[in-house]
Formats: sequence, C-alpha cells, structure tokens
Amino acid sequence: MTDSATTASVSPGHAHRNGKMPDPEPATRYHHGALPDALLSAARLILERDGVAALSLRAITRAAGVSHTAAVPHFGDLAGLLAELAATGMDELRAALVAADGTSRLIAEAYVFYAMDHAHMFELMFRSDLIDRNRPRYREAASALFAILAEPSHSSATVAQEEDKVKDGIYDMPDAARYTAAWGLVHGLAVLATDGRLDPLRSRLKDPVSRKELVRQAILSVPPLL
Amino acid sequence: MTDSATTASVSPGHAHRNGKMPDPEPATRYHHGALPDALLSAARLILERDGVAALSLRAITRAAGVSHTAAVPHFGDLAGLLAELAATGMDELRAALVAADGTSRLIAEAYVFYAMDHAHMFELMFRSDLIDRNRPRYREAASALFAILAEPSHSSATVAQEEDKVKDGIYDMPDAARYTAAWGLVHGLAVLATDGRLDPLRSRLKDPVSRKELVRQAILSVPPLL
DNA sequence: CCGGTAACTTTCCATTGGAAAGTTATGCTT
DNA sequence: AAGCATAACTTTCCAATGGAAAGTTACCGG
Repeated sequence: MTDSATTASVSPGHAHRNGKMPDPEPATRYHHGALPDALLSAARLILERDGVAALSLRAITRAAGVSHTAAVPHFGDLAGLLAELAATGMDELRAALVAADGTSRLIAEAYVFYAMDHAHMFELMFRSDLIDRNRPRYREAASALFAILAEPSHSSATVAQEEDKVKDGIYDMPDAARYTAAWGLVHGLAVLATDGRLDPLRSRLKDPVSRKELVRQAILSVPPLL
Repeated sequence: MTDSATTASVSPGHAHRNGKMPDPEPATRYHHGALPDALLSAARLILERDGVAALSLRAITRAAGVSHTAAVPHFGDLAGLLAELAATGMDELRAALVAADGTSRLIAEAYVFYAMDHAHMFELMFRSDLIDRNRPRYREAASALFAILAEPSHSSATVAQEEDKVKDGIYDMPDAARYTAAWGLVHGLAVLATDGRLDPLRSRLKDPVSRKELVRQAILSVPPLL
C-alpha cells in the first residue's frame, strides 16, 4: 500500500489573515490557508494513535493532504514541526501542574500522571533527537514548565520570603538542589512508568496495585521536596 | 562518499570453536569466526564516538568489514544486536553500583555518574524503541540491575530481617514504594543531566557548579531512601 | 569424501528526509 | 487596476536506511 490507512485528511479550516473568504469549497486548493495548524493537528493525531515512531514527515503531510515537502516553508524540517507539537505538550503539562495546585505531592503526582495519560506526547516532549530544542516556542514552553517546579510558592515559607529569594531568577544552592531532586524524581518515575520498567517489580508485589498506585506510593515515600 | 570515514575495521579476533587455527592471515575470509563479538565491538565504538543515532546496521557491519546483512544469523535484526550491546552496558552500570558499595547515597551517585560518564551507552540502554527488550541477555541484565537497587542490604536493618523480607523476591508495599522512588530519582536525574536539561537552572545559580556537583547536592537534599 | 547446513554475500525493494527546481496564487506597489 | 515580487506549495530526484530473498562459500558430521 502507498497510503490509504493513514490518510485522515485534516480539513483546511479557513482562516485567511484578512476576513475575506477565499472560495466556498474548492475540493482542493493550492494555497491551503492554514497548513501549519493542519499539520500540527495531523501530527498530533498520528502521535496519539501510533506513537512517536510513526511521526514521519510523509505520514503527517499525507494526513494533511499535501505534498511531503509542504511543511518546509512553515517549520523548516521535521524536527521543527515536532518541536512545535512538543511545545503544546509542554503547555498542557504545565497547565496540569497548575491545575493540581496544592501540596508539592499533588504537583508531583500530576506530573507523572500526565506522562502516563499522554505517554506518546510525553515521550516526544523529551526526545531531543527528534525535536529542534532551539525553536523559541519550545524553549519558552520548556522553561515555563520548569518555572512551575521551581516556584517556591508551594513551600511553607511566607510569600515575602520567597519573592525575595527568586529575585532575578537567581537560585542559591539549597533551593536549586531541591528543585533538581524534585524534577528528577517525578521525571524518572514518569519515564520508568511509561516505559513499562516498573512492571517487573509490580508483578512481584505481595498485593498487586496499578501503575499509578505504585507511583503514588513512591511519591508518598519521599518527604515533600518543594 | 559511500563509506571510508566510518570504516574502523574491527579485526576478526580468531576463536574457532575447536583449537584449530583456520588460516594464518587471509586478508579477508568468508567465515569470520567471531563475527558477533566483532559486531558488538564495532557497534560500541560507533556508539561511543557518534551516539545512538549513528548505530545503523550498515555502519556497524561496514566497520566490521562484512556485508550489511551479515548480522542476521547472529542477532536477527538491528534491535537484537543493540539489545546485546545495551545488556553489556547494564552489566557495567550494575558493576559500578556494586563498586560504590556503601551508603545508598553513594549508590545513587554512582548511578547518575555512570550515566553522565557513558551518556551514549546509558541512552541506548533505555531506548526501548531501538532494542529488543525480550532478548534473554538483556532481560537478565536489566533485572540484575534492578536487583541491586532493591537490595535491602543497604538499609539500616539487620541482615536477618532483610533476608526474611526478600523471600521469594516478593516485596511489600512500603519497600516497593521506596525502591521505586529511589530508582525514579536517580534515573530522572540521569536522564535530565545527560540531556542537558539541568543546564538552564545551573546557569542561573548564584555561584555556578558543575553538573555533577548539582546532581550530588540534589541527591543529598533527599533523605536516604534505601 | 560427501552432503547438509550455517555463515555469509548480492541483489532488490519500500520507506525515509531533504535538496532543487518548477508552478501557482497572494498581496503590495504604483 | 495591473503587474510583479514573493511566499506557498508540488514534482522530481537522491542518498541512506532495514530487511527479505536468493545465491555462494565453507565448515562439520557421517
């Protein structure tokens, strides 16, 4: 087969910069109008359905109904496109952490659970060999994510104390060490869990529990770090 | 270019099953005699020099001076070969942990430092999309590695107590949670550090330190888990 | 000595990302 | 309102990949 199965054809969407409608419904048109979004949607679809390995330039463009080089003007190359997609994942993870507002343990849980609930996206987000980490969009999303983890407002100290500490975004070692440990813990748990690395242990459990429960207990076994 | 640069030609090695020397030095011979080892050596060379992305079947076989399908009889496919290579990495990491015998913090440090000192190998070891995790050699190496982390002998309890606990390799939840957290922490730190994810934070440090120092402080900021 | 089989090589193919060059439409300028 | 620069695409081409298939070579047990 040449394509067929993977052809999900993401619709154009129409959003010309000016309000002018370009044409009612010309089955296929040369200038797509909203290709970047269409490509990202198509890529997301493929990612969620078939995993990162299926994210080929050709599969994505095929799903969007364009030629396999059509992404170049917008994203440069595949790594550029995937970086933009990964950036949306970063945003979502960040939103999940913000939503889990509360104790540092709930934030930690939110990090790992997001990864488990969006394993493919999470993998893409940290596959440095696949994405162009220098894309501004990605850089900012990534740093905004870390900012949540390094936000001292979760701690027990007063607001005034903490606002003082974070001045100019400069950290002192005790804080940096704790943020690093916290990120390391949740990221490691996320990676191990989504990769099935915890299952051998889980199957040797006296009374078995779900992946998430094991992760939760693991987080609880560590005193709050933030 | 077709090859040249990547041609590192790993020497045959000679180890015919019987003691009989097959031929003094016939520049090239059809039956290599020790292809599996030669391929693994070549792969290791390429991995350490150029990273996992360079680990193509063709590059490896080229470096070993054989045709690009010569690995099939021995390893099945590329994922099989890489799994064997990754297994040796698992063994080395395990050895490093054993050598770091002592407090659980030193073991944790050894885990992360091995990853940082052998970043490419460490990446391969956990790239489930590249390796055939079902290969017995890999499975055993991986489980042996975890066994070190889950070895209660690092704790403060008596030998008798612990030997009792680990009976039949069945864990109860409190232990499992601690082992999971410990592995998560060191693995996460290893992944983040080797991927350069800690550098943005590091550059915002009041008084900068090396990657390793940051990692060490991070580990120290967490109470011993094992 | 000979036949079976494992260890290789050669050839072939589908798939990939990207470069290069051609085509089409858009919108800015006058 | 016309036309022209240019951005958004398509087509074609290429080198590289992993693996299947079929052909060769050499070892090894009888």
